[in-house]
Amino acid sequence: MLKKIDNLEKYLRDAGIKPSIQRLKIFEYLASTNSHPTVDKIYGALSSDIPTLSKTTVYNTLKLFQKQGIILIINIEDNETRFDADVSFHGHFKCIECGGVEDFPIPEHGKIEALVDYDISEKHFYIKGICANCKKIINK
Amino acid sequence: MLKKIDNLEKYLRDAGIKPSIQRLKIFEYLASTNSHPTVDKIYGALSSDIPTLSKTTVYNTLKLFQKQGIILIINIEDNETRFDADVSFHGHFKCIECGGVEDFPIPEHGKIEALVDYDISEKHFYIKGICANCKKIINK
DNA sequence: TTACTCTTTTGTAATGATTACAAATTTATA
DNA sequence: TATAAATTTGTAATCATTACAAAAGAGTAA
Repeated sequence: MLKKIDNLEKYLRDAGIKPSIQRLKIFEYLASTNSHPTVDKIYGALSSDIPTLSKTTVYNTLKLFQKQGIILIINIEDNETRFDADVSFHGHFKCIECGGVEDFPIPEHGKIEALVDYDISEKHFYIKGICANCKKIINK
Repeated sequence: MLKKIDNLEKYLRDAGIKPSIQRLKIFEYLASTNSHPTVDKIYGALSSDIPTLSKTTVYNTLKLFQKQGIILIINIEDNETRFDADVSFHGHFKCIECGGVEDFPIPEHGKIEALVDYDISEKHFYIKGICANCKKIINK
């Protein structure tokens, strides 16, 4: 769960990011949804609000956010890159029926023996299958 | 760890795959390496052996293998799709220094409470960081 | 063998996401 | 206000993947 951010400008500044309108809106949108949107979704959601917005800016901004560690890139399908403003360790479930991606908490796990001498910078856990909702629909 | 396959033709047939030369060689190569190669690597590794090999065939074959459940697609970076003939549940570590991807065993973990009503078809766990080897080199 | 059908492979062209790049705009600074 | 630096924008280029149709190969029956 993404913790509530009360001062978004400060949040970006503290991450070393100058808060332009575009950056604020893009992050705000990402933090407001749990849909783990793609670049196209983000662009589509904001382009009426910022009519001059360029898709390149969305790409640039997301890349900057990731470099500064305030978003995660979610690679589940090879043809669909998604983004998440919640950088805490949590799992992602992708439903192969409805295509939705949702979060789930990951049970505590001990140290991974094989990696004790490794530096770890990112951990990702994702599961694919059919969500409870789609199961109900299928079994009708 | 991929279990030893003594009869590859039978292994493919049992998975519902007619064992053509191309399919045999592609699977054989995938099973022989632990480098989790990309399409280009696979194509490059086999094109001297099968001079007429087409990259399209590699794509088609890997897609077929996945549909029949004998390989896993590994999505760690969004610009680099890799493949693994070991379909047992294990983790992947990607070193951001040398670019290599290696396997690691995953500690037992209990049921994931949030997903008890979901059907699970695939589980993926990957970690990014710096491998022990690269750490040594960096600290020289 | 031959004729026929079905499957697989191949090469080329099309697609689509992402990146490169330079001009235009905005922001910061003196 | 003038100037420099950073950011945004639009267009063109790149590159992995897919679509598609022709060619090659395998299987079957006469």
